[in-house]
Amino acid sequence: MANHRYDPSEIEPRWQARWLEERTFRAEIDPSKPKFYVLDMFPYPSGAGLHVGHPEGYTATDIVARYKRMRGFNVLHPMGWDAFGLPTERAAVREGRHPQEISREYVANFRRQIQRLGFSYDWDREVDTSSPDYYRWTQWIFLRLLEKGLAYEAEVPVNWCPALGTVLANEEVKDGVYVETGDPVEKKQLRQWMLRITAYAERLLTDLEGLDWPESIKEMQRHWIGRSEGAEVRFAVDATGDFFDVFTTRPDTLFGATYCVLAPEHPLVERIVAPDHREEVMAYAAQAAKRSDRERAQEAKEKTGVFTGAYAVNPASGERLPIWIADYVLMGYGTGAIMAVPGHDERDHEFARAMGLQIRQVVDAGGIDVAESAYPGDGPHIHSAFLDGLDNAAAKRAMTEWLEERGLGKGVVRYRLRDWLFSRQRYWGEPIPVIRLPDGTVKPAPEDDLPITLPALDDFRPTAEGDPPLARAREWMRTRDPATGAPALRETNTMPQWAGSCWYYLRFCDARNAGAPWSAEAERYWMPVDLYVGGAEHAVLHLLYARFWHKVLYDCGLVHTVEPFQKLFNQGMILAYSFQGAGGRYYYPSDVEETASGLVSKSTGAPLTTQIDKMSKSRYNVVNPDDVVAEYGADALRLYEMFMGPLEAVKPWTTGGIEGVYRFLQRVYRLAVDERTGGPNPALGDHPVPESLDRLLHRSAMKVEQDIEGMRFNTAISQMMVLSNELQRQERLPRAALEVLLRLLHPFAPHLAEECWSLLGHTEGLSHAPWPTWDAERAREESVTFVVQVDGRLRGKLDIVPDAPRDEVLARAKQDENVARFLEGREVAKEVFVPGRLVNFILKK
RNA sequence: GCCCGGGUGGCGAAACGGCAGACGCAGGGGACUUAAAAUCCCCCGCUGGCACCAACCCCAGCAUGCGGGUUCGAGUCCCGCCCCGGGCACCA
Repeated sequence: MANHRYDPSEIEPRWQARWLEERTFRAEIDPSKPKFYVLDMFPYPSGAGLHVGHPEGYTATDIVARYKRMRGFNVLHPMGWDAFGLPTERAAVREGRHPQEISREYVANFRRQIQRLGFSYDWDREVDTSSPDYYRWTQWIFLRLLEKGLAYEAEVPVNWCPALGTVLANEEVKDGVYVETGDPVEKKQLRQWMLRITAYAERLLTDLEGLDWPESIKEMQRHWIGRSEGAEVRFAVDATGDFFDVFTTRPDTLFGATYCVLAPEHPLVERIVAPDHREEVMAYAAQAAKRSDRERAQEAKEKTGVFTGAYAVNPASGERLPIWIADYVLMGYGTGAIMAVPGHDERDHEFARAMGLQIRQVVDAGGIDVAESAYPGDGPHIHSAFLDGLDNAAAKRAMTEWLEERGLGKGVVRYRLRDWLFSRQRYWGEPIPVIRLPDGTVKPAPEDDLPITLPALDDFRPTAEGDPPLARAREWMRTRDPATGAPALRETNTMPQWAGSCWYYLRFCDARNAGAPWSAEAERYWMPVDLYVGGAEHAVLHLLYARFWHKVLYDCGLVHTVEPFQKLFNQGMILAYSFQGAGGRYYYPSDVEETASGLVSKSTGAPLTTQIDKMSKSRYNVVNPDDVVAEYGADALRLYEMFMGPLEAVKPWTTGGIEGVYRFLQRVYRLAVDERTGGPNPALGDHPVPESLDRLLHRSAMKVEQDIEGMRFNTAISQMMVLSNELQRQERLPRAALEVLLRLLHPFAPHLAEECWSLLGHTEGLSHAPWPTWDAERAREESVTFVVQVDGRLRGKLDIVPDAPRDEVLARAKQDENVARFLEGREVAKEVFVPGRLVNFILKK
């Protein structure tokens, strides 16, 4: 009988087609309206397609975008593809096809999946980082970096990944393996393009202050930048005339230094090593050089090192200190040499104990024996000549000053951040736009030549000589120096995947501009991004690189804000239950049944255990958005993803959960439509809105609005559920009341809301309909329940108007039978009254 | 080891320092139906008291990882632990 039931598979494609056709979400510069730029971290289209994690963030931004439009904002809400990258190239090699062809397929599939979810993107601004129209400008920005001296070539120790045949950035390597694939990474000296991100370290650090970002992400960036203040101190090598600088954050403990350590790779090692120690020292250095970072990290527990036989002179005390080499000192940080103060540094302490070196106390540790454990804390200095009695901070200042006066050292600031290794030996990336002359000079490619497009190749592997794949394109490589006409060669390295995403948010401002990356007008109007939503996995990589480029562009006068992303929000990952039998074998959730004795497999009857896991193919627990849309529709998927819990929380997907929101959507549909006839709900009419319902409407509008502003979508939805439950109870349903609900619901479930809205006779869509207004006064409950406590324990309740005066409430509270029982025969010492909330009688003991 | 998050019903979760568990899932009972599905209504933290028994009502006690503290009052604030998740990890 109910043959006109809510059918998302019919409703949703219809509205999506209409939005696309009418370009409902097209954004144009309009100085008369306030702008709002809400951005998703654009996806890297892969062969696996969308998973339910993608729409989580996209739904959140879509809700904000649609809400802001209804509030009269001119909203920029774009989507694009981060399409250059290793996985596509690897798929190309595997399948023997061109990466571009594969990329197009992946993009088409992603676009299709995303469009099925009804997001209000302005598709006229779609970008693809692998398209020449786009990467032309990525190359153009690289030339700006080159101009400013921020891009340079250097022979550097790099992270070389043999499995991939390319180098990787520091940020892409952890524990000696590539973070994406787990392939091991080796140290290798190679000539590479570098970006001088360290020149911006201080600004990248201090400008975090003004950003509305999660504190944890800011903290991770601060840590990655790793600013530390200290001093460089010059140590002479006894009797050889050589000297070396050490970096220390504790110049105040200079009198406590009992030995020095050089990194095994330190250039001085070879010169100062004593003849009778040479063999041992060189063997250790060779051994250290051979070991990968991975091994070094794994063996970090035990300290190793050897004595060089040489001595340094402590510039403060004149004391002779033995010089050791040890791999706990890294060539890549500071000066590659340290003064060791085992009394007040844990690592030095450990080393000193292992090697039987002297430990000296120079800071009063309040009874702690530094022979037992290092004391890195604060305290009055001792055995330290002119520093005696000073605390750490004062002693640091005094020592630094003392060193500077004598030319023995100086105060310096160091960063952990290293320059960004920017070249990759890959095909599927932006060619670095430079040319090489036969004499070895390197020049920028002429701007007129941009884009330097990728040559057609059919083999994307490195050459037999180990050159990058672009070296296979002999013809393509050959070019001329524009100044002299002399022959020159193109650079064969390409940019890393991060390049395109460093500025895509700017391109979105003016995506079809053929003469410039963006116009000043568009940038000035749309920037900065007001809300940026994505996963926390980009905390230091993308977000640090993009901030760096943005600051460079700012210095070039090309953007008007110092930071690109004003507010950042990280959505939590969506996990899923997985099911395992004895022996660890995974079972499909559809094969699982709950019985009295526990979970079992329907097909084999094997007992199963369950746990919450990351979604992965091998665990059989991946939820595909296409399947969900097919069964429940996009609106239900959107709503469920938001209803699961706080956006920032990690939360498990449950199949049962989506049923609930689906029922809610059906209920809303039935408020508008009579399922038996397909006509309007007969209860619906231009009825007056009863007082109590009016209050609920105001309360709901207030709650939903505040929750959207605060990104608390789960509680916004529960309020709409409360409202719809109440509307359903109305025998005479006022059309005005339903329309409030539909407008509140529109950002969350746009297809259903539009459908009902149009069934109510509206010809204008909801996308630009005004957001419901509310009045805090009318949102208040007409009566509230006062809680009556005696000695802090609940003894009764009282329904009175919220603003009831103290005396009246207290008097009525005392009349309550149960309250009276507890007050009987006792003396009240104190009466607590919280207006609109509670009274509490405190009895005399 | 260090730095962030987080521990609340059977489950996902709510809760300006003020009725712990809104909203939803699962479960139980009922209505409608020839029946089922769908829909609608009611119940749903634990323990105990009260009535012949049971249920309801009413009442009390215990409950927000553990132990202390502040407060008239603590899931919420403070101190010390335990467990889970994420990040960093010889950075001088």
